[in-house]
Amino acid sequence: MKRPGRKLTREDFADPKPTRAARFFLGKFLCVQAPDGYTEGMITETEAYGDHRDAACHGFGNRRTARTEILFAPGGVSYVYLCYGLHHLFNIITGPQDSPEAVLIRAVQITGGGEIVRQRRPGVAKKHWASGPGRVCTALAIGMHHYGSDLMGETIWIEDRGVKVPGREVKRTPRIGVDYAGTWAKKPWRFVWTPSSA
DNA sequence: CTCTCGATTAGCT
DNA sequence: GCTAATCGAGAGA
Repeated sequence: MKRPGRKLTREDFADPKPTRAARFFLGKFLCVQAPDGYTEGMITETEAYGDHRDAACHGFGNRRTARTEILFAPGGVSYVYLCYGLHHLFNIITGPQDSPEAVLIRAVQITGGGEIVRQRRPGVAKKHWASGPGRVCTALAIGMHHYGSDLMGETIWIEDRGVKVPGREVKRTPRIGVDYAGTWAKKPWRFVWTPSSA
């Protein structure tokens, strides 16, 4: 029997340690209600960013600008930005106010709204529908209009459906594409979950 | 104002 | 494996 799932609340986003938060979101469900329909996916890959000491984090050195300001909000809102002028990347803001922590969602497994995702990713194999941070946003129709969105609302939210993610199925690696961050680039802050029974 | 470059992807060799 | 695509944030003058 399929339970409806528990929508995450404030305290689920409050963890001050971004690596623990990134691990926590594996197996949770990212749900998006868009104009062309509802789609959702189970989170399978994440990366941790923050706090202000992390040279790879946009909030490094407590840099506060129009773009990075949302990083300093209390956990539970969305941070979306345009990368390489082409791709949107979606982050979950975590941790306390005035400290920049975020979890980048790098991949999800589409679990609902498959027909709509198929239209959004024409000609793409299901396997690659949302395997990559830019692809996740395309598949779930996440865009700049989600910048700062409340992740506990009715448009975009996270659910816990009781999925267990065994530690043995989670691999940790350095983060992707952050070589500019020196020693911080080497930290194993990327979490990849490969379900044994996919 | 100008310049650089990025938390990537898709398509081609 | 290589790289074009594509544009705004951020930094410096």
